[in-house]
Amino acid sequence: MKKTAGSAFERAVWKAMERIPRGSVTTYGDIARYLGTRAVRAVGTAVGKNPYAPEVPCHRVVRSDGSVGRYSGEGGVERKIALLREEGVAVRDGKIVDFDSIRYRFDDQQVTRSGGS
DNA sequence: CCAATGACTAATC
DNA sequence: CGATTAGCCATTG
Repeated sequence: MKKTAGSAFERAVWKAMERIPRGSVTTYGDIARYLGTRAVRAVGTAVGKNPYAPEVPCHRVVRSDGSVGRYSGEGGVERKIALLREEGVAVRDGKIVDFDSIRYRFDDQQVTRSGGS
């Protein structure tokens, strides 16, 4: 397997998605920020080109407003919602329930947190 | 290199 | 809350 697909940017996006823990979701903007870029649009496009779906949790990427967004895989958005529900993510009317609570912000940066707050 | 496109986002009406 | 506008950046023809 593995076959250097897509461009470096796209590969970086797919790699970032693998970081998303099961039962959580993230946004395109967060991924862009994690990659150190503001190309939210480009990130969305790269995720849509994900050739490893659903092996790669591209379905855990949703919009900034909590809506599931789109899904190019089989079954479309409905399939995306089904996958999320199987992972314990509640979805209602096309939106993530408790979105802010389960939203993954790539915050797992070391424990070196200066004591928070 | 220029023009068009897109699994986006935020602001306005 | 829904529809529209404008800004955004990388990929592709």
